[in-house]
Amino acid sequence: MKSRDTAPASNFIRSIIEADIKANRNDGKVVTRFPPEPNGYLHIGHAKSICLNFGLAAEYGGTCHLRFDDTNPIKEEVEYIESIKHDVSWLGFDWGRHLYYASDYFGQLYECARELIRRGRAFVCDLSGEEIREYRGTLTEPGKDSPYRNRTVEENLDLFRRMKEGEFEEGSRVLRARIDMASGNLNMRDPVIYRILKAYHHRTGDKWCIYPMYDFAHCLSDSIEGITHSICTLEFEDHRPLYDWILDALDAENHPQQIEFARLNLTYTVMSKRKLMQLVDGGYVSGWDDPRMPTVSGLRRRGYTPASIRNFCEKIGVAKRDSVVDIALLEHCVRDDLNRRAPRAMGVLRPLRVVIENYPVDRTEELDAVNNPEDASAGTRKIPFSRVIYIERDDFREAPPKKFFRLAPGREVRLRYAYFVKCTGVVKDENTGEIKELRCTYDPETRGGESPPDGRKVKATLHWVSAEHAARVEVRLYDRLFSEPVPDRGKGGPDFMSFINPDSLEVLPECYVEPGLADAEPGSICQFERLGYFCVDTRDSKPGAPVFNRTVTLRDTWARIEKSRKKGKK
RNA sequence: UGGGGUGUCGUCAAGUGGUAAGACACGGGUCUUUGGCACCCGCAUUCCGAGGUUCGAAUCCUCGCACCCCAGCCA
Repeated sequence: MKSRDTAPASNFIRSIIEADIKANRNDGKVVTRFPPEPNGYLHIGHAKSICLNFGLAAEYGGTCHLRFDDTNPIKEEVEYIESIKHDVSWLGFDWGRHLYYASDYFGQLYECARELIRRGRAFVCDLSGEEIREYRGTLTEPGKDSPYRNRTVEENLDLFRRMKEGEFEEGSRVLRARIDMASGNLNMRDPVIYRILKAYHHRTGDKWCIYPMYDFAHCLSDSIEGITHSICTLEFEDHRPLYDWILDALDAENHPQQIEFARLNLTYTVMSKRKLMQLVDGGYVSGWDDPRMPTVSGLRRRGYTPASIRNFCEKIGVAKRDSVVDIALLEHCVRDDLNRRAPRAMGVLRPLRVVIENYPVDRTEELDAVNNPEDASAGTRKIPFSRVIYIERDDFREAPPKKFFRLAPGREVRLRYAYFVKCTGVVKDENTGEIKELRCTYDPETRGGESPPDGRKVKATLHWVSAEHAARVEVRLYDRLFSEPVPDRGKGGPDFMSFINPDSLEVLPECYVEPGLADAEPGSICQFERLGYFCVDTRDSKPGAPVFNRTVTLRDTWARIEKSRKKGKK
């Protein structure tokens, strides 16, 4: 079933674009780009940017480019390029023929740098890294001019050429823009625009030993590609004057408009590459695609759908204020989507054996079950019923508290699609007192779960599985990674790692599911009725032995009642 | 008096001088062979604060306050 995406909401970027179109700027065209650096995996914060850039382009009949910002060969690898492409297209976006690499422009960028030198707007500086930092001044004090600032154009051109030829050591010289060492904006204090890096580049090999810095490469790449709106995150706001300065200094034909928005933060998780890396390296998660990770690959493995993520990105909006979105919204979005598309099934996570005493020993019935009440076209299936079944341990209480509607001694409930059953006995372990088994009787007049002719009503419907026919599987229950809503809040406070939730993963090796699920395909999804949405793990499932990941629980009114009761007692 | 940003419900977020949208969360209810879904009701007399302009201010002005970003030859 197709799920509709949320209708676009008003935001400041759309307003800007609409005003531009109205004024016929850029001939009314809209060209955006998503410019990841291939040095790591994408997370849901990137998804926000992807949805924004590709979404805007689609909405206004424009195009969105996928451009790898690969100007630092030391940190970048091809492996990431493939994973990023996979994630972007998995999210549902198509860059068509517009796949680019900043490294494709190295030649043009080099010429731009030479032109800047010719115009007296750039110079080769021999200061060491440390000296450059000293000359830069501080936040409150102006910097001072480099002694190399007034070299002649000829000398600069020659030196820059020789930098390119590999005549100088790494770190011995850089090319700097000649702007203003007294600027309040540190980015304008003669920023480095080219550095010597004798490193092998994953695309250009050993062709270059000088590489452009982000500020130089990015604006020019945008300009070369005819980008109209260059959308980035807030921390680049201070770079906008430099972005504009470079394009102006070169009289660039196309001068894109940089627009900044606030990056995404989510409760109960962390989003920075560095922090996620700490979780991976420390072995707190199984990898970048661990289902608890906020990475696109983690969400995918967890069972999140592209539509649910797109929807989420639309719902959170786009603005400039720092914010932390409640992860409950993400969970809402995935439930909303999965409710429409996930086939229902029954699975018992913590099995409790139930013997139906008045049901014939060797009888088995095939009962009809609805595959998806939200989608009639999904049809029905047959499920086996027999004398011994499993139900959820949570669905029985020997001494039921108020508002507990489920099974209890002497009480009658419905087994979904099967029969009404009444609890007639509890079998316990003599020593431990642990409940080993329940004895029940069933009412043959309630076949299919229908109400009996006498009009008896029942307050609960339980899921169950026939012991003889069920498939035994492993189920993994995931919870939030951190116990604090904002684990990395504030400096000086406790380190975010101290808030790791020790119970974020619970493995249940002995669960029982409908026989039809024994061969469930990795990646397939389902709803275990009354429990939640699950997907078959793509990494650890084996043929005939699926491993189920819980994507998200169903909303659970009873659990909330119990929780608030516990709180009340405290 | 370094520069640049941002402050609207618990959390996101519209609003652009005409009298505070929506979503999530939360609380209550209807329905129910999922305590799911769906549906209904409630949830900011007030927009960081204080002044001012105006018939009228979240929107304009003034002065404060708080928070975020910037001193990589990272992006």
